[in-house]
Amino acid sequence: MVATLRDVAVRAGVSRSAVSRTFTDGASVSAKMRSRVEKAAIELGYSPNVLARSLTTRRTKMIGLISNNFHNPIFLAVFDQFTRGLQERGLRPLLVNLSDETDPQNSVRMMRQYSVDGVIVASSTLPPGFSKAFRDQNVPVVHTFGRYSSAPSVHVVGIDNVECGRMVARTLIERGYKRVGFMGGPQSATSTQDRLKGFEEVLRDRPDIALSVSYADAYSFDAGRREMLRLAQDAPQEAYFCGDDVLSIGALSALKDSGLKVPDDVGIIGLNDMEMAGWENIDLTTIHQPIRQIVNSSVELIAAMLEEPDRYPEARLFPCSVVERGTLRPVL
Amino acid sequence: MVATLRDVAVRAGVSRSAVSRTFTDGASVSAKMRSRVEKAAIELGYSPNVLARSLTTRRTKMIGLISNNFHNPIFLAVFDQFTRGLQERGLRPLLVNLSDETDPQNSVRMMRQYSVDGVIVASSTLPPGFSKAFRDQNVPVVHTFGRYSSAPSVHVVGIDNVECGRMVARTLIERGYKRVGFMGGPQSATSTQDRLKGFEEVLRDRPDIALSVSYADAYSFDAGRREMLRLAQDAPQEAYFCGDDVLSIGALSALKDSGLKVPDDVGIIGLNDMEMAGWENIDLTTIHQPIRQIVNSSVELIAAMLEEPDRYPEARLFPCSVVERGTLRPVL
DNA sequence: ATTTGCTTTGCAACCGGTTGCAAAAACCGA
DNA sequence: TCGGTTTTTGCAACCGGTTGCAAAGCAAAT
Repeated sequence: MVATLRDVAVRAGVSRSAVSRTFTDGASVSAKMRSRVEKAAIELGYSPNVLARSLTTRRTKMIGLISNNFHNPIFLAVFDQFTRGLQERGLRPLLVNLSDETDPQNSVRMMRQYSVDGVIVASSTLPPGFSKAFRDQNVPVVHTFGRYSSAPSVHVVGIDNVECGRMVARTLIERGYKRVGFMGGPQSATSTQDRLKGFEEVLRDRPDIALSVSYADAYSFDAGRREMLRLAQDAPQEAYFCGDDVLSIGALSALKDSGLKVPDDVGIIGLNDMEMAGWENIDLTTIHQPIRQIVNSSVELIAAMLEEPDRYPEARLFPCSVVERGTLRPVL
Repeated sequence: MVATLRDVAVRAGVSRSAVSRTFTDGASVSAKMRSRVEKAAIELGYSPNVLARSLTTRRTKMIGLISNNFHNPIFLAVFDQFTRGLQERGLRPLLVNLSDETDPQNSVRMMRQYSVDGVIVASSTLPPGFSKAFRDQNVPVVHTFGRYSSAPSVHVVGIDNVECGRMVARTLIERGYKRVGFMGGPQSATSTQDRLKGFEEVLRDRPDIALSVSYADAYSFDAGRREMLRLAQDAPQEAYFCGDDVLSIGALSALKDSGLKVPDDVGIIGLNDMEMAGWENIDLTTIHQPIRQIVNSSVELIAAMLEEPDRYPEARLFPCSVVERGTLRPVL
């Protein structure tokens, strides 16, 4: 069917090794030989089988890209950036949708069966143990959007969620809000926990400010809308820190339906600064998370680990910043 | 490093074939042998190397998933559904981001190097020749969201874009619009061309209705906003058929900025019925495209082609329907 | 012409599996 | 217990490549 190394060798009248050598860079082939082989290869439309090659080189150039976030538009940008970055380095993403499962064992086994060179876990809702399971099996792994730890056991790239929580608290204080709410994402997500931690930390020094805490069960529009509809029934707080932008947009929709004006009756601040947050009909005040930099850095890191598998684990954190739009009242 | 077939064979004290057979279903192994091998395999944490296996079976269970739509939120749902569907069948998507390129040759070569069992081209903007290039090299291919042709040369799954164009024309006529506009996606996209074709076809019988035609240069919020800002400067039409929902939302944003009321001054109808179209703060009248069914059908089709590579090409079309929300005035 | 040293080439073994074939084992009925 | 069948097992070749090693080729130096 398709031409193999042997076919090219026969046609060029040389050994199989010679053909192999012309297609592996850094190998010793004379110019004569090379052109002879290349001619035959072109005539046969030959190109080497990466998978067969990987058997001896132990490099497939495939990277497992594991995520469970297929409902948050921000992840389209994430996938875009990941695929581009990997492709630029000649790496191929093998995509895994882990929406239901959280047990790492199956994934680890699968990734090993396909001999991926490394794995990127792109999720803020998968537990830290998930990425550790790869490391334990000597599969290079980077946890993007993972939890920051001062003694990381796995490479983590992302933001300091605790600091984001603090930043939001200070932002709300500056604007004179006295009754504030935390409407988080899933309570089990480390990102949610950490944001709350920072948020509470700052508010602890301000006993004059009342805090209520609740959670949406996913980072999704529907979950945000549902939770805010519930909150709006009783007396809602003056402002809410929502788990992320998509939750915020759900919340905005709920507030509109409940007849509450934003930002006059209720203020909303999100997190992510997804493209949509800047759309005029949404105009969401939010925290900017530098997605592109985070993803690029993750790709660089996994590429570096291919060269140096036992690289000492590090946490790479990128700073966030407040993006002021129309859903919070102005600074006093 | 990781356990191989040979290791298991040695540990169990049997031949390599025996081990291989216990891991390939349909092979003849006695119960005794099987349990003996399985014991050894578990002790060593062995699981077979799919890639090595593929060398002889000629099946990698990998499917190339090729797209150039990483800016349209609808595609997140598309990827979600594709990955789930493929995974359910034990297939693995190798993701390719083709945002810049349109020459198929590189992609074909790459997919062949990785010995994918088949390819799904998920795009309405890649030209038909793109998917044909795979077929010409005997790579099973399904073009999802491809152009319908009564004599398809490649399997196509999607909608009848011409009929959608007609449907929108009739919808606008029913509502008494007399000056209508077509604000398409990229002019080179077959989906754009076909929608315009159907749209014009119906309007040809209505010389009393004026039609203007223009194009945005991508299916994206920004492109839609830019184009509508331009249109709104002169005297805009009474209603626009926008290339898709995300363009429509961009257009809505532009209209708001231009001080034009929707649907009073200008009506907008989109296409796709993406989740966001139903959000209360957007509330877009649009044409529903049954994404889930289209994707599932594509997966079924590619799976069927693995069994029967020379399957006669077919076009699978799914019906669309108008979803009435708030961006068109009511029927007269 | 011979020696020396470097480059290029081919041989053969290997990567981790599968599979056709024949021998061995198990089973069955007489 | 024996012979005939059927099932199970191992051998060895193969899938499409790579690579260590030794032989061959070549050019320059003696």
